[in-house]
Amino acid sequence: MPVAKGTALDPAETRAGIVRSATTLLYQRGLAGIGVAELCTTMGISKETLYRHFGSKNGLIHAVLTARSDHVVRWLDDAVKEAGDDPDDQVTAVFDALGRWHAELSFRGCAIVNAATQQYDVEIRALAGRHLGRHRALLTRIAHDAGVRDEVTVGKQLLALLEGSTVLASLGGDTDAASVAKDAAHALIQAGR
Amino acid sequence: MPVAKGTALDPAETRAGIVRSATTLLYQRGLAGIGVAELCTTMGISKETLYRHFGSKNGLIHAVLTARSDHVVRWLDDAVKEAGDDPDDQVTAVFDALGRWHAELSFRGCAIVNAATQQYDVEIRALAGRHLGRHRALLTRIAHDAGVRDEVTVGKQLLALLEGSTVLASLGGDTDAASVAKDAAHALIQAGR
DNA sequence: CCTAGTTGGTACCGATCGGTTCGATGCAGC
DNA sequence: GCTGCATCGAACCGATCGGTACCAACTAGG
Repeated sequence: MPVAKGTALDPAETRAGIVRSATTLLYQRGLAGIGVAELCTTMGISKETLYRHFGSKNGLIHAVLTARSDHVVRWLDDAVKEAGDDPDDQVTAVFDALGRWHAELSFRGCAIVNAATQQYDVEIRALAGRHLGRHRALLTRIAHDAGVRDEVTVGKQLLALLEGSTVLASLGGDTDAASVAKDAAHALIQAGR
Repeated sequence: MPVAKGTALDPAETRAGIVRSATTLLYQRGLAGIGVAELCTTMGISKETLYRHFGSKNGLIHAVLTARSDHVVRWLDDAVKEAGDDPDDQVTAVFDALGRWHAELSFRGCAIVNAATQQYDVEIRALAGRHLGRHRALLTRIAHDAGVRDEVTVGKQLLALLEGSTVLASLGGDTDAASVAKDAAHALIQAGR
């Protein structure tokens, strides 16, 4: 969303708009696949504005990934909440939401995992680790509510299915990866009770 | 392994040596994380030699990834063969080998999946798809031998566990990701019979 | 010993990279 | 209307990028 010349005088809003636009561009093209110049012209802002708000390209990337992690976690949380109180329904909701995401034309895998893979950067890797930890916490909680004996292990297994099916959908061409993972998740919970 | 000045006159051997050295460097630093100049000086070859053998940096990358895919597939096949004829033992062997790989200091995730993530390139993505397909074929065959009803689905599930646990070990800090995935694999096979 | 082929080293090319600076433009509040 | 702040557009910087050209050194085969 380009910002007109002198119309937006709220810096916070400008910053939020940049994060929103840059998220898409960096996701589609990769962190190193688009330069700062093209990034700015496409977003309709000047380089000076970008560097005043984020200090560096890495600063922008960090802001984008942090916001992205919050967004994805909220998205999964909402899907779980809509599913009600039954843990089995919650598992179904998680992997059905995953499947809808995988089916999007613009799907290119998890933006945060991709970022950590693209750029060897301690901060980004730590952010990715926290991101995976947040997913694991949700899945572990669901496993606990489902009454499995070892919810920590089952939580890790569900997370492996979630991330693995995302890789398969992104690179392996498996259009039903999430559905297959969903069945596996239910089977693992059943076996773990 | 640097090649002495005029000692190796076998072009095929030179090429193979370059592929071997470049595999490590590109894996550790990322495809875009090391330039051609540094690549050549570190390997002890000249840029002219590199470009005569591979035509471009992308040509080198393609050669490296192709060889890497063959190497990894052979590595897993050997692990399975050593495990004998019992499919359950073969599953154990696959995920135990995976765990030993995850524990290596230089482990940074699957080089081929990483490459496809780092560089949006149709050829590399296709190569990654074929690579995942080869793994899936092995796991589907094991699932079939294990007597599951739907070996195609179980094969996909085992592959998701394999790739997912690799992501968790690389970015999530899960040192026992492969072990946890191994238990899940056995449970899924048992549930699928 | 001589020729043909392979190599390392180096200088060089244009393009692009991330990042800085400066002047012009326009909105908000006084 | 004036002032201060946020912004755009463009010029500019040094560094690095992938890729090319040329040459001296070397080995293998005749």
